[in-house]
Parts: sequence; structure tokens; C-alpha cells
Amino acid sequence: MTDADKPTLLVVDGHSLAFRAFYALPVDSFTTRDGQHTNAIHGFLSMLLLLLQNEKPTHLAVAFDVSRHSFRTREYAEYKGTRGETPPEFKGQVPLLQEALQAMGIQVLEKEDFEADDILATLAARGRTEGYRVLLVSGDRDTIQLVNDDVTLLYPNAQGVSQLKRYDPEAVVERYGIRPEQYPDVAALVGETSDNLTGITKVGEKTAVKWLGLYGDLDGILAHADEIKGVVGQNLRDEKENAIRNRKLNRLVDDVELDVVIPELAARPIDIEAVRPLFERLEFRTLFERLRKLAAGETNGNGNGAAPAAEPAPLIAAPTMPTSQSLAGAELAAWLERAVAAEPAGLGLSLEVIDGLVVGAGIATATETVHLAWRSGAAEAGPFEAWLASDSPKIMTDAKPQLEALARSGLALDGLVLDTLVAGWLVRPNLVEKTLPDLVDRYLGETVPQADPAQLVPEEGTDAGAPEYAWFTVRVAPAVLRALPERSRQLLADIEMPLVPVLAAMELRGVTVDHAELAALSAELGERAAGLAEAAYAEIGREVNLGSPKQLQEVLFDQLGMPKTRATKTGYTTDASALADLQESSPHPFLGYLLEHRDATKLRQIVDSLDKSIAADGRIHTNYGQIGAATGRMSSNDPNLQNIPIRTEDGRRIRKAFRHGAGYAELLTADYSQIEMRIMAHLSGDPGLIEAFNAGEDLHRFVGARVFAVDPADVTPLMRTKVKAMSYGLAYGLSAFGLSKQLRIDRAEAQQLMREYFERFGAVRDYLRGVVEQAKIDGYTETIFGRRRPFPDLNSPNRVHRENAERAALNSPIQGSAADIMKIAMVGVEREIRAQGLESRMLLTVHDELIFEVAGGESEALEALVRDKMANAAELKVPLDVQVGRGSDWEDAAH
DNA sequence: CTGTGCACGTA
DNA sequence: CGTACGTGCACAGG
Repeated sequence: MTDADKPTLLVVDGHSLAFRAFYALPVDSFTTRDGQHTNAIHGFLSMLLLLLQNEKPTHLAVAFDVSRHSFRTREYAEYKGTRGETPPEFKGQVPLLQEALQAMGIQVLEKEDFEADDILATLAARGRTEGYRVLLVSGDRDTIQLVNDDVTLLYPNAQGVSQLKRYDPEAVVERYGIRPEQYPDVAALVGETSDNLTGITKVGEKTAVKWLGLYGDLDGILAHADEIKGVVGQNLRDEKENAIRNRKLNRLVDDVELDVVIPELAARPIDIEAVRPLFERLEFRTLFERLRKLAAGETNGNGNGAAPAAEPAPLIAAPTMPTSQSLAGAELAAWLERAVAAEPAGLGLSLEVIDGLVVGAGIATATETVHLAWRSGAAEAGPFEAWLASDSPKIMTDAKPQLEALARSGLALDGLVLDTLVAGWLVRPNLVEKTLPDLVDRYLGETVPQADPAQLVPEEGTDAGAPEYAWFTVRVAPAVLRALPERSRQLLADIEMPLVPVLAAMELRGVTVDHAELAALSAELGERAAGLAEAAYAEIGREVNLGSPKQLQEVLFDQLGMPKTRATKTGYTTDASALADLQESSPHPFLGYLLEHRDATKLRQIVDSLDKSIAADGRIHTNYGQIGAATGRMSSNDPNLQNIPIRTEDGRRIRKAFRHGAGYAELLTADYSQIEMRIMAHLSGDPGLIEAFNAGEDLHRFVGARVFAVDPADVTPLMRTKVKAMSYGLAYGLSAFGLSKQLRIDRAEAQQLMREYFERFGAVRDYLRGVVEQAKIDGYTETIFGRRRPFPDLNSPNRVHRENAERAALNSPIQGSAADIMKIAMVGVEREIRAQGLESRMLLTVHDELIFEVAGGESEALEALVRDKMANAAELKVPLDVQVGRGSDWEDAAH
């Protein structure tokens, strides 16, 4: 058998090559949008693809160290002890790299108690005896000892991993002046700084090689140690134990017991589809193309020389969109039965909605699509309606508005197992993919055909309709799910998906708002604003637009010569707190009028926009953004009902306009009291804070008593205000500066307050610090229920960006866990109302508050139910307290 | 007509 | 130099 006929076994030292790649490529240029560093993965895979192309191995494996510990560290604790902490940017990349290799069908080998190089040594030895040509790739010089006529080492040079130097026995002799098997003796004498192995003082490579030439090997040298003259001779005699120890440690073990035999390492064809999701996630577009070409042109080397390497093969085309068939009646029933069996995970469903009503639907498997028209009462849609109402699994994209259209059309839907948009948001809550085309682009690398916006009359059939949407939905679903860690899938299945129909129902219900009340308030506020504007104009002798920050700056800083406020991008701020500061430093009646005018116009604007949003049914139907907030919270828009004023008397008048509807007895509000502080107590485990909540006393009074070392009864309102600001600020990453500004006290006092606070509640500080630290390592934070949020900026060199990210990171588990809990409560409450057959209904959610419309005679039952489901939504180290109020309007129902 | 910055309402 | 949102106005660009 000639060399060329031998099969080629390629074995790579994964850790050392990934590490080399890590330092060869700039980490900043290889970071995904959600903050995952990928430079080591990218560099490694890029190198590997080159190897596959050039070397065409028939068998291959990548070996990894299991940990930093091995039999060597047990024998010599200082082994590799000089190595610093693994850079956090590197750490997370190894598991992803292994995942990528597995997706490519490449064997990943690890062996407890051994290093990757020992696996290389073992496979080299076995490969040689079993008739393979062996190629080793390692960045560890110790592997030089493995080189022989059948074993070649590819060693990365200083430039990184793109160029590998090929060491066969001749190259080793040329480079080091010794045979490969002598290398460990040289290394033992010289020492290896990177492994924390000290050699013989004053002995370098040259001396070691010279000695080897004279005495053959290390044993020979040591046997003749007495003959060696001079300082180095003395050093050798004094320090020979070093050399002996080094030699013992740098001998690679070539009979490690492995779980595989070499034939099992045979290169397999790359399944490009198996690789796609991960590469998408890692944003490896070019690399994916390279792999795709390699995969299409040949297997990853499994050609035994037969591979036609010349022409790059054509790209693998995306599956072509199936032509949709229009079905109804018995044909539809038969198709559905077949399709349901073909797609056990669920069929794709997309509804055609016109004016809020269903007019048709697209249903899809991965290979077939069906279109059907629907109108109420038509018999041929029977099978469709039956399938809809059954628990047969369905997958949709942006289900909520479609659920509402179904409800309006009198159609029932069950079995909604997945909304791809919600799933995509859990993968990347910082919201990048807002539509199906976004998801398809990201997770499938395909383009959803869209009507050309430049075209006035869109060409018939060029853009995607319901069947196509259903088809892309059912195909993108598994790709999105694959990108989701296990706990996130649980979160999706247990909380987010059940929440979708709950939110849809709330949007449909809306809340009754009194138009006359709003109109009257608007008029009153309008008059007040006009009067204030006149008064303001009189003070400065001219009319300006009080709503224009630019014009205000002219008045304040040029005309009135007031001191400059905090700078903004376009000048100086005129916000309320700055105006209040100005009022103190340079009092002027204009300022007072301006502030009051702002209040009045802002309020009027809210009133007017609410008024305009009242629908024909006399109710406001807000939209809830389930995927709106990166922390996991819901948002509200058109109109936003989560920012209705409450702090001022006028603001509360707006809430009085929110009433119970006809046929209902009253409104009921239920809110979690201090849920974020309770979550902090839970997450930090701070004994003081936990005691505070279990004591049942007013939280801020309790905390104030501790911080100021007084009796709870002696906590003054001022003291209470201070600790309250401190407590609330904590969860937002408040600084002493911010605290001093908020409380209008000086920095030193704020500093002192924080110090006292943390002395009593130290675990809180430790926890908050820990969150940021952990997030820097992981690249993301996690809530109690496993909701993740990535933070790419935590290691940013830009201080502003970094510190912003730190504050957001420390807040995220707290705000996010509160959102988790509220969502669980909402799903539980809705379910229980239905189970008990109550007529009362949940209407609104404002982050930690729920608002219900109570049917006559159900007040007590509803209150008990709501308290139960909210308080028991999560089991924390402190109780969840729920405050309930009832009344005929929102203000009245507050407590 | 659209995008950006500011200011401000809520939790 | 405190998190998370959504909205409306003014303004600047087209």
C-alpha cells in the first residue's frame, strides 16, 4: 500500500486551535447581534474547512480537554498554573463550536482526566498500526513528539490558524535540529513557560540540542551530568529534578481508552440543513456558503480520492414554494387528515383577514399548501372549522390579531402550539425580527416574496399570500425552536403561548371610557393652557411656541440670560427638573407658567388621544405588545393605556372616565405590592429584606428603621422618603449621584445613605454585583423562569455603553421576573374564571396591576379567585402580596 | 411625508 | 450619572 492509497485520519486539538483563533481574530468584529462572541468558532471552522478541502481526510475527529484538570495537574498541581483566567469572551464559544462540529457530523472526542493531546497521541498510534496516514493539528508543541513517517503535525504559525506549518520528521530536524522523539527531552531541559514548567537555568534550545547530540537522550545527559562543565553544568546537576519532572509530564499518553474506534470516525456527508440554524444564529454567512459549496461538491472528504474537486458545485437551492391548491369539502377533509399525519409538530396556518373578519385561510405542511375561502355558514368549510376547533396542533406567525379575527367571525380555534414571532422574540428579545419575512431571512436564509413597493399595481401572485405565509411559518418554526434553549422552550409552552389568546380576548373586550367626561376635561385643560400661555407671553413680552424646546432655549438662555442647563444633542435641556433647578437659582415667573402650561397641555394631549380612541362600542381597545419589551414585559399601544396619569389630581380625573360597562356592576383592580422589591429579596436571599416582608410591616418603615437605627415608630416621613428612593433606585442601578439628585441632597449624604443601606442589606448589593458579573461571563441575564436577555455591550470598551448595559443587566432579572409572574397570573386567572363559569372579565394589565369588569354578584368570588391566582403565581422566599380594590371607575377602584 | 430628538406619562 | 415602554410635538430632510 502506497501512501497515496492510505486512508487519511485527521485529528484536531480543538481547544488549542480555538484558542489560537481567538487571539488571531478581533473579538469585536465577530460578535452576533445578540452579543455572542464567535471569533474563535469562526477562525476554527474556517481553518477546518480549508483542511477538509486540501487534505481530504477520510476519517476525522476533533479532541477537546474536558477541563483544566487532568492526571498532570494531580501529579503536579502547578502544571499550567501560570495560565490566567480564561477570557470570558472565549469561554462560551467552545460549547457552540462543539455544537457546530456535531451538526457537521464530525466526531467530538473528550476524555476525563486526559488532555486533548493525549487523545491525539492515542489516535496517532492506533492510526499508524491500522494503516492510516495521520494528520494532527495542534497548537501545543508537545505534539511534535508524535511525528513520524506516518504522522504529520500541522502547527499554526504566529499569524494565527489560517496557515499551518507542516511538520514531518524532516521538517522537525530542519527546524529543531533533533528527531521528533527527542523533542520532549529538549522541552524538559528548556522548560515550558506556558505550562508553568521550569527548566534548567541558562539552558536554552541550543544547549539542549547540543547535549542531545552528545549523549543521545535525557537519561544519557543526566548520566553524564558530572562531565558538563561551567555554570550550566552546575545548574543541570542542581536542577535535574526539574528536567525529570518535566519529561514525565510532557510525555503524551498514547493508549487512552476511547469510546470510538477509527472506522467510526469515517467522514460523513455534511447535511447542510442540519448546520443551517446554528450558522444562522452565529451569523456565519460566508462560512455557510463555503460549507454549502463543499457539501454540494463533495462529501467532507469521503471520496477516497474519487471526489471531483475541480468545479465548485452549484449551491443547494432552497426548497421551491409548492403551488397551493384550493380545496373544500371532502377533498379538504382528506387533505387535512393526511397533512396532520405528515406534520406531527403542527400545520402552518395563516388567515386572510379583511376588515377584521376572516375571509380565507392558508394551511401548509413543509411540502404542500392549501388555500380555502371562508364565509360564515358555508357547508364546504366544515372540515376546516372542525380542524380549527380541534386540538390538532397549529403553528402561526403573529397569531393574536388572527385569533381576534376568528373570534369576530364566530370561529373557534384550539391547539395553537407555537407562534413563531413569539418564539423568535424569546431567542432575541431585543427585537430584531418583527415579521415573518424577518424570521425567514434569519432562520432559513430565504426571502419571502414581497410585492414590489415601487410598483403601483402589484403583479398578480408575486407576493406571498396566506398559503405561502403558512408554508414559511411551518418551515421556519423548527429552526426557531432549535435556537431556543430548553428553559426558554418551557417558558414559551407554559407561559407565552397560553398568554396569546388571553391577550387577544382582553383586546377584544376593551374598556368603557366616558367620552363626555373626557371632552369636558379636554376643554377645561385647553382653557387653562391658553391662560397660562398668555401669562407666560406677558412675562417675556412676546409670543413663542412653548412646545418648542428650541424656542424656549432662546427665551431662557439668550433673552433672560439664565444659566445653561444640562447639554443635549441639540442644545440645552428645558425638561421639568432643569426648569425647577432654574426656578431656584434664578427665579422668574415665566418658568412657573411654562411648567404649568406643560402639565396642562400634556394632560390634554393624553385626554384627546384617548377620546379619539373610543370605538363605536364606547370602549377603548388597546393593543398589547407581547413581544414589545426586551425584559419580558408587555407593552400597550393605540392607545397606550399603561401611562394613564395617576400622580396628580387632574391625572386621576382621567382615570375616573374609565368605567365598568353596561351589564356589569363595577371594576376591580388588583395589584402586586412592591413586587420588584420582593423579587430582589428572593433573588438576593437577603435575610433583612426577607424579614421585612415576612414582618408584614410597611416595607419602607422597616427598612428605614434598620438604615437609621431607630425604632420603626420613630421613622420620620423624610427618612421613609429617602430609603424608599434608595430601595426603588437599587433595581435600576442608581448611583450616589443619581440618588443625591433625586432626593435633592448632597453627594456625601447620598453616599452615606447608600453605605448605611448596604451595611444592613449587604446581600442585595452582592446579588446585584453578581448579576452583572455573571452576565459578563454568559453574555445574557436570566429571570426566575429562565427568560434570557442578551447584553452585547457589557464588555464594550466604550464606558458609556458598557455602564448603560450594566444597569440594564442588573434590572432585567428583576423587571423580567415580575413580568413572568404577572403573565403566569393572567393565564391562571383567565383559566379559573372560565372554569368557574363567571361572567366577569379581565380587561387591562399595567405591569403589576390587573383590571377587571365585575358581573353582578360576582365580586367576592372574583376577588378570591384573583387573589389566589396572583399570590400563588410563583413560590418565592417572601409572600406575594396582592392589593384589591373595587369601584365604579378606575380611580374609585384604586385603593 | 418620514425620521429624529426632546419631553413626559406609567410601572 | 436609574430600568422598561409609547406618544406627540417640533424640526429638518426630502
